[in-house]
Amino acid sequence: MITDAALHYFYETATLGSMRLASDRIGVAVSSVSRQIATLEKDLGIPLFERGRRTIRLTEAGQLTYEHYKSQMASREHLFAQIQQLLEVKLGHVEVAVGEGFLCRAFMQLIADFQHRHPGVSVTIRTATTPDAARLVINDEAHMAVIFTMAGEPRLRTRVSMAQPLHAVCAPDHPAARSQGLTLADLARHTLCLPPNGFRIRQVLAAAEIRQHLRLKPALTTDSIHTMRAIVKQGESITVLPHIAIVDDLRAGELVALPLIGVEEEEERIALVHRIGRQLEGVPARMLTTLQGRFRALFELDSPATRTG
Amino acid sequence: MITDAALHYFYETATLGSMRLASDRIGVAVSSVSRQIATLEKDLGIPLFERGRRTIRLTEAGQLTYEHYKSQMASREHLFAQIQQLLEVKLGHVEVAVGEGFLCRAFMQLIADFQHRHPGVSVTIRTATTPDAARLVINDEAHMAVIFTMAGEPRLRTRVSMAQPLHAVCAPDHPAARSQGLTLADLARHTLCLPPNGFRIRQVLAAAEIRQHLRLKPALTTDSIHTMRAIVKQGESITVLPHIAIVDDLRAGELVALPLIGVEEEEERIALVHRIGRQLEGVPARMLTTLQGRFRALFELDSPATRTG
DNA sequence: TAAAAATACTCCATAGGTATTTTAT
DNA sequence: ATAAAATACCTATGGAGTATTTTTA
Repeated sequence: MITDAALHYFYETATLGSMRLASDRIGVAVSSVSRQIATLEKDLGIPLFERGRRTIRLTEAGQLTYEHYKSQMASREHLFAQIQQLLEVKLGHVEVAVGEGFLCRAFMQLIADFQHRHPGVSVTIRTATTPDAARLVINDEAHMAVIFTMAGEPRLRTRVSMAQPLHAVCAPDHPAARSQGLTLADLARHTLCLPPNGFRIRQVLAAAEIRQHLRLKPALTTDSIHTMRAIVKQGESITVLPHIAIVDDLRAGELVALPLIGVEEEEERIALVHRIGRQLEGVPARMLTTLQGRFRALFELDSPATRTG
Repeated sequence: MITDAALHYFYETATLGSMRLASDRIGVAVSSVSRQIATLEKDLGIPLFERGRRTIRLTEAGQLTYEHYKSQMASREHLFAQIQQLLEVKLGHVEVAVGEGFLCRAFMQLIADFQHRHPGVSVTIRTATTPDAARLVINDEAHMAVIFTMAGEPRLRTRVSMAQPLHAVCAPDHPAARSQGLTLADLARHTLCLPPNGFRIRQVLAAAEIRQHLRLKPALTTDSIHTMRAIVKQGESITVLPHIAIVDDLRAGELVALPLIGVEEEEERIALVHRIGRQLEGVPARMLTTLQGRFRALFELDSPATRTG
């Protein structure tokens, strides 16, 4: 067995030029140095020093071994440096899953700030439906997620949550824009643009549809929140989205949000979650803390929830 | 202290996915694996596995350490491969010092053959005066040398030697070319081209000069055997060289060699030497054996020592 | 002859084994 | 409840120290 200590003793001996000096430097008896080098040579099957002389001298194999040990040490130092950076949150990686249109401007600003405070840290943001994002977190493919709360999922721990109502959304000049709210029946009468069935938005609507024996038939289905907003801005269609997904459009007066009458009891909550039992450290821990601390500020209903524009 | 075994146990555990499997593979109890990994984590100051789960998973630090160990092992394998090549004389280096014009065609052919038989082996040939070449060998700056024998040097061991008389050398149309030999007095009367004082050739001549109360005054002094031969071929000058340095010229009829009368008792010997007490291995050992075996063939007086052409 | 390295012998630190407890699924 | 990992305790291997011999310059 070629041990680290043997290589170390050999290295010091080769560097200092004698076993005596090496033993002084290492703080070990010369006999140990001699024995370790002897076993090292036996294990390698080749002499490392030219014996039979006062002043030791490396053989070819000795030179190769010497270089090998130097590179080993360099590699080890590099590892230590990297670990030090991990400990100082200067290096690392975090994967955050974000569900259904929660990737608002404020959120992206937070990520940018985080990266600015921690240069060298890489961040991956994956957008997915709420169920997919939950799966990513449960499978440890993402450290955490910002998604709608999922009542029936015991493997997720919610760190912070807040109300995030769904609204019917239309253009300011849409006929429905002047109403005080829309029922499911109202929705069914308009041209609809909705996300696909996997989306939590559709799951919430589906529950209400079943209760009210109605069936919504979207004219356009897309998994792109951006597309939904763009379609609705053209004036023809109505969609259903959480407040945060359209907060910028509401401020700019480009869209109007109307309460969904009859789906109120399903009031949705947006939550920061991670897998239960997984203790995050380093960069992911820092990211979790940061998100938790700024969560309310990020997703606050900082403008009236109802008709705006 | 971060031991190799700890890294090994950690590596197998990470590769196989559990300490149990790793302990089976390594042939050691699980408790040892657990303990080694625990101490490794303590020494590094950072967890390598995410604990608190059935199936182990590497942390960031764990991934870095994993890569580190892989590269360590690759480097070690490389070292072993190199050492194996050394043992098989497929890799290595040898430095040979060659004195005063012994770098004949046959010698260079031998080196070329050697390198062809041992691809990957590097050979350095240094030409020097006999005293300088001896110094290189004594200081272990060259593994061996082909030089004139040096009686007063106990640190050199002669492996093989043979007579290598010095001749007066001139062009075939030189006035002295028809004589049966030249005395020192004859030499002194001609235009001479000789090596500098450091050369053994000059030392031999100097001894005779002192005995005979003569003083040779070379018209041209050069440390280049090649230059000496070229000058002499122009017809004006005479030089003094060992037989081997001009063997090709004698065969080609471009030069004539004449016995040196009155310096006979100084008959010179060419020798293959190495430092006493230095045991050569691998490539140098192989080179020594090769040179020793072919020495006589290399430097044989395969053409008449006297007048030729 | 002196200095360095190798060897012989003893001791102890620590790695490994067995048994048990803890923990996550 | 089960399987994996951590912990406790004991044993034994092997590395380090002291003393001595060998070897080179």
